[in-house]
Amino acid sequence: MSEDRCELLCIDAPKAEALREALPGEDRAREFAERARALADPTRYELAAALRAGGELCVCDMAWISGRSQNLVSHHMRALRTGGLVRSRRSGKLVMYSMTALGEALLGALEYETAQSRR
Amino acid sequence: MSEDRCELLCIDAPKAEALREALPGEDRAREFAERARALADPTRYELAAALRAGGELCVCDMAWISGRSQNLVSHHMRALRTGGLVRSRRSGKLVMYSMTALGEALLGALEYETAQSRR
DNA sequence: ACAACGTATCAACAAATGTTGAGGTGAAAG
DNA sequence: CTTTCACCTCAACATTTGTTGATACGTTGT
Repeated sequence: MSEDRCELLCIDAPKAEALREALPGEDRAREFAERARALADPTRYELAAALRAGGELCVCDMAWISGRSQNLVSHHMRALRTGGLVRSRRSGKLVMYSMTALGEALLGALEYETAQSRR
Repeated sequence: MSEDRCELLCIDAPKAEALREALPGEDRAREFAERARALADPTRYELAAALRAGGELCVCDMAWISGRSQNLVSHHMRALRTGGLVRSRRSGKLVMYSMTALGEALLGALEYETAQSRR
């Protein structure tokens, strides 16, 4: 990171200091960014949307529904699971996935209606 | 995309068909994924969090607060703006950024308390 | 024990992304 | 007009990420 900033702050220094102090920690930023990254891919968003609509689905069904390969779905579900948007449960040979409350909240916020939000 | 799926569906075929039909379109999936990608980087999440706390900030202030270079901040603000999470306004030499309602909603959902959401 | 099935993991590759430095706008001050 | 200042854009690089094919794991049934 270089040091080419403006010489004087545009806002008052105390406020700037306060904002600097209130910054989320590095680990906290990474955790939240990971949550966002879980839905940052069209394929993963599609899988998450299908899972929300289906309630609880196995990998094979999601592969069929989304038209993707089984290992790719598994790979993406792992990312969703790591982000805490999805939980998995073993049922015989199948592994059933379902959304967590965090996943539902994130999906809902993502689909925020942008009609009057631009202004 | 290959075709190595399980031979039989685990759920009933009509439900699978319905879920397949209810899938978000490709463009819709890309738009939502772009919104999520806007916060999928720790640096961008940090900048968004600072902006929410500060109300309205110029690039130079955000660079000082976050300790990043000015051009890097500008680059990330563009991503946030493209995703619709942030709006910009010119004020003399300065460009002031502020959060949109979508940005607030996404940040809020990201910071969902995960205490009882894992189950 | 073995085979079959669903799922997870691994290596490998192309594509996208974050970061940096240099240069280019646009607006205000001298 | 020229300079200055804040901001944006561009090329270039290292790193990460999405996708694929092959392979390994775990469970069920024979």
